[in-house]
Amino acid sequence: MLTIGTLAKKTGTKVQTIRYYEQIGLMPEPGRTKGGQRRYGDAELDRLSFVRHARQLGFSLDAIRELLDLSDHPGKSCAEADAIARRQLKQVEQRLARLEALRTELMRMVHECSGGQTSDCRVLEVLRDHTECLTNHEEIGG
Amino acid sequence: MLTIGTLAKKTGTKVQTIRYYEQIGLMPEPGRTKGGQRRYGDAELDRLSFVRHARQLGFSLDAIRELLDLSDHPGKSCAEADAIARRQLKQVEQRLARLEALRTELMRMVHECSGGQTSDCRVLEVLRDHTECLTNHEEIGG
DNA sequence: TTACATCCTCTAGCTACTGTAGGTTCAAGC
DNA sequence: GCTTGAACCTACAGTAGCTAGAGGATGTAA
Repeated sequence: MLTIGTLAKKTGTKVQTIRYYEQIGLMPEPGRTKGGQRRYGDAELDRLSFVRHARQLGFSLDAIRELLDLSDHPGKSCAEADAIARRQLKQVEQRLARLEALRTELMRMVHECSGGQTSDCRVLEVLRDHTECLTNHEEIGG
Repeated sequence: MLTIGTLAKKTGTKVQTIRYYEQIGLMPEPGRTKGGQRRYGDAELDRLSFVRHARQLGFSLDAIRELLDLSDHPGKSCAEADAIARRQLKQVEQRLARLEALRTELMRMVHECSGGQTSDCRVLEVLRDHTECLTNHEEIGG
């Protein structure tokens, strides 16, 4: 039986995060000691490892909820899990494309900066005038 | 003189976002009609365009605050603006590297999925066992 | 004057946590 | 058995950067 602190260490999670996962129903309510402290077994360790790994791969908590559900039903078709992963891959690829465009623009800004006064600063100038941009970067975030 | 709605349209911003920017001090408090409605001029239009463009390039609101301050003082050295842009470029490059690693892993997951039952699903299997991963993806987010 | 689109403030919600306050429990050592 | 101190508990607030809604006021055109 593991305390919440030990489980946290084993999975590279903060204690508060584990409690948060329990609160939103991603982790089950574990057993408790007489004094009310949580105690975890191997099933919970596996489940939390799964969650953290999926988070590292950028899956949202909602997507992870679906994946956990699929994982809990070994007879179900694999197609859904595959679809979720493909969706995630697509998102990653879109973000990659956007970030690459941003990198291009930022490099251009930085390389054109001559180091004088802000009145001649290319960085500020480019920010002031979107029409100077070579790439489209309409959506915010990335 | 522009209403907040017109300003929003011209800059591709939501009305609420403009009010939010005012609230956090990124946009100045504009003049008002007798009835209390906000009215904007060209200076505000320029400023908001600057902000939105910088946001599109991924700058944080704090970074934008600094850039606006530099922009307001044309005599200052350009070095600071340059440093902010370089910092942003570095962040973008780090995120690119992370996303590329994620893409590799996700592609592997997806390509190995044979489409059977979840009990044999490679997607779920990889998520269950981090040691199968070819890349390190320790930090969460990206 | 009447519609009605747009504006106002205020508050709450989103994701995915993280931090803090103030108090309790556990386990080890004596 | 007692003490100590780390780890635990709940509850709430805060983070970034918005976004949405309620409930009411204003502006403008017909």
